[in-house]
Amino acid sequence: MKKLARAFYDRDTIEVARDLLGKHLVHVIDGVARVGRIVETEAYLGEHDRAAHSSKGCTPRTRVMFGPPGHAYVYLVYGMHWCMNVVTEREGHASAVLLRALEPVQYLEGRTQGPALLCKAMGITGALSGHDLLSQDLFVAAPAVEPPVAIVKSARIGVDYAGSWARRLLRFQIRGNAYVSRL
DNA sequence: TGCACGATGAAC
DNA sequence: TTCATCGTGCAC
Repeated sequence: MKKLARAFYDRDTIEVARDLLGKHLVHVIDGVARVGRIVETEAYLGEHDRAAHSSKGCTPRTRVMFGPPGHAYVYLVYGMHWCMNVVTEREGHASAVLLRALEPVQYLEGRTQGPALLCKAMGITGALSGHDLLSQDLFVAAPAVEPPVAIVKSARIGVDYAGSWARRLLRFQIRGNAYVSRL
């Protein structure tokens, strides 16, 4: 298992979203490493992407999206669920990749097929927003054996308000994987 | 200071 | 299809 370097995140957001498929998300709590294989992601392309939180400008909540790549952006939706993103591209670009589903690998309890469910199973909350993904307790790693994956593209979920941006194919999932989210 | 609205999930 | 539930952002 090899932790991904800053350079992995400092690239085109769509490339990062595709390349994250098959990688392992790791969160160490009290010495126990919870691990899930990323099987579904969504790309949010920056301030001009009307579906992205950063399109509303730099605010206390979204500030981490405007910061350097390789950090976690975690936010609360619907007043009760946490969702985790990985910040991509150069500082100031305000883009990120939403992690939408995991295939359980190690020490995960409950379902992981959905952005809020995976945060619950991984023990990820807003306290981790802004956390460096090159840290020892929260990071993404390439598994020892990483078989090639076929990728399915589709429209992003829950962003109908974003006009033409809602129709772009910025959701990526591993074809045939049993742990992708709804649809 | 108030208020409309979610990058969801579960129940009905 | 409906609803739980509250931080965020923007209008007063």
